[in-house]
Amino acid sequence: MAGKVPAAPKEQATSDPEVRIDDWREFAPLDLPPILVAALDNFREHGYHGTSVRDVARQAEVSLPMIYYRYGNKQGLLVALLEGAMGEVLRRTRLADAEAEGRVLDRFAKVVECIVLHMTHRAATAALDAEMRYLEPENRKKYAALRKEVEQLLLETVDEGVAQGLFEVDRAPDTTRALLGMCQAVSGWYHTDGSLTPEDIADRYVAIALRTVGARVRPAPRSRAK
Amino acid sequence: MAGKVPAAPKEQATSDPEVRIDDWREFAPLDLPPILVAALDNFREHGYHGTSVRDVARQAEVSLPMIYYRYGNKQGLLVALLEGAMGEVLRRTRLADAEAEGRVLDRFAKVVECIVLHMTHRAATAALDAEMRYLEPENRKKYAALRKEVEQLLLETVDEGVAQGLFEVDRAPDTTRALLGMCQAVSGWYHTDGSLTPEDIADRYVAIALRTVGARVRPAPRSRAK
DNA sequence: ATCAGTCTAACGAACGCTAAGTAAGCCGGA
DNA sequence: TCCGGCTTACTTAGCGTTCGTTAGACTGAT
Repeated sequence: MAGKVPAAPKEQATSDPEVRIDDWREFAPLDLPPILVAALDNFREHGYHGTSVRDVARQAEVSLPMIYYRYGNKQGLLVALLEGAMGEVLRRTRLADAEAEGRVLDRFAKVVECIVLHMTHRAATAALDAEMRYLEPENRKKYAALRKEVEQLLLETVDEGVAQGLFEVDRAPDTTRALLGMCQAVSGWYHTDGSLTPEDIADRYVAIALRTVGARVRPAPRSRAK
Repeated sequence: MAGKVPAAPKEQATSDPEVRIDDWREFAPLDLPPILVAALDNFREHGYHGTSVRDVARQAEVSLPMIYYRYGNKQGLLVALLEGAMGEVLRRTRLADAEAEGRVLDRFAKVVECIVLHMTHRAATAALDAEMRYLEPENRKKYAALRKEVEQLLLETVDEGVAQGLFEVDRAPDTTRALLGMCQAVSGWYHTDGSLTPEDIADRYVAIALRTVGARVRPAPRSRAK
């Protein structure tokens, strides 16, 4: 039932094997092959099931079988987009976390900032997260695992903060989920031509998140000059 | 393009003209006609575009044209479910708000509690909110207006709280949106057989929300005995 | 005689996917 | 230097199925 890619040609599931990230705050324009750009546009506007492979082919200006040649089947398009995006945010989040060098308040603030930056700079792919439920079980499991890693990372910082008496939180797992929920929602309403930059929004959400965990002190001001 | 219901027979868009609500904390089992139950199940599991009218007919054990007779077209099913649900939560939220008789902290706490209770007791319909984007422009506008009313109500209480020096919030509209985002997310993970009751979850989220708006004092304990 | 409620049957269009073929490049051996 | 075979990239044409929707006939109560 699941389509199998006969030869798995040049371009893999993810847009590139892996895009190098030097600075987790720096977002180069998303560089996706035309087919995935078209798929992203269509999935975002009409959803997975509302999009036909023919629509994607037409917009990408390739023949219909070309898509099957490269991605195996329709599901392959979604997998490529979803895993690409979640992989990127996970790598970024780890960098952000590491940068804080163990200072808990900083860790928390940077991880939240990083996540919100992703939800804005990468709003298109981030919004696709809702289409996760259309992944076939196997693909979904892999995606959910990536996602869980991000959640786990945030939860750790909350737990640490509570343990050190810096945060005041009733139930860390619930609070963490609530935080992720509110961050995720950003990708739904953010659009580029608004007056707020991603950095503005990230700042505000860090402040909101700090309150949510009952942080008693603010973290050291960011060294971002820009 | 928009289907029109030729005669608009017995059962209207909403499950019933309006279900009477006495206590906003009391949730009778959702009483939907079989067709809408089937539509709800399918929309929830496969999404709007992933659901065929035939699937709905089969599960509801009615003939295919029966659905067109009662709801005009596929879109009519979504409209009925969405407007029914949002109408209910709006009416409940107003009751909750009124019950606080102007005490700001109480207003805020009760409105949040009410919204979270909706996200759990009515998780199935609440989760359908994401399918809003598949509404045709006209239907969408109507739905968005209802939704906005709920947001407005919450925003008012936040504004009031800030004005009275009870809350500490950077930007009330952003914070309100963040709060709604985190409440909405509940409908995604809540399921009935979990260990937490809707009331438990609502309590926790009220606590989280109070922190998020930097409330200095807790509201008077609820008079709910149960 | 009317009419709301319900059915069977089917319309045309679109769907996901694939078989089969082709043109162009690469490669090691003669 | 050329050749035969293999691989990669991409096409045309169409398979079988399902889609949303409707025409039109029937039925039982008023």
